[in-house]
Amino acid sequence: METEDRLLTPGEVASLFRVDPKTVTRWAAAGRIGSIRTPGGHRRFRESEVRALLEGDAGAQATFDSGHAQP
Amino acid sequence: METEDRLLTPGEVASLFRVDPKTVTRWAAAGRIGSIRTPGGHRRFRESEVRALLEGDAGAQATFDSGHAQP
DNA sequence: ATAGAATAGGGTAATTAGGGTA
DNA sequence: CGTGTCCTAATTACCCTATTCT
Repeated sequence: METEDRLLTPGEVASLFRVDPKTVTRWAAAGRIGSIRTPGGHRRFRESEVRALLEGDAGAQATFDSGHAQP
Repeated sequence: METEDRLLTPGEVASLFRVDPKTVTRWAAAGRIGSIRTPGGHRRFRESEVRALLEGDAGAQATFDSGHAQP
């Protein structure tokens, strides 16, 4: 239970995903990622959510056994 | 131990390996290489992992002999 | 209040995903 | 079985200016 609701800027999220800040804005506009709007209209993103999205299957090092067994 | 290594685009990885970006996509789809998906569906690859793969036999890291198991 | 950096918004090229084929 | 090339659709990157944030 992390109560850490640290907010990240579009530029931060963009650097994490290796994309353009505009792309992050587009994700928020499309509802693909939760966003908080500042009274001025700028967006902020929850670090926990961003980290969850970054946890793709990059760490999954396929336990590739010699699965060539043919029944 | 969690290092924030940079992410590479399919085109970058393809240039490093001198293959087609489509081939890199196939590697990711087959689980031969870890991949992170953007909310839009595009893939990003960890530079550290790619560099480790680029080491080839030089490092003989023997993560696992992928595939050709001897009969 | 002023300055500098970052962000929002729209529009257009380049890259990528996916399937099917050689 | 793995890789390269064909196609279409979707996503992303870079161009601009005005507004907002520090």
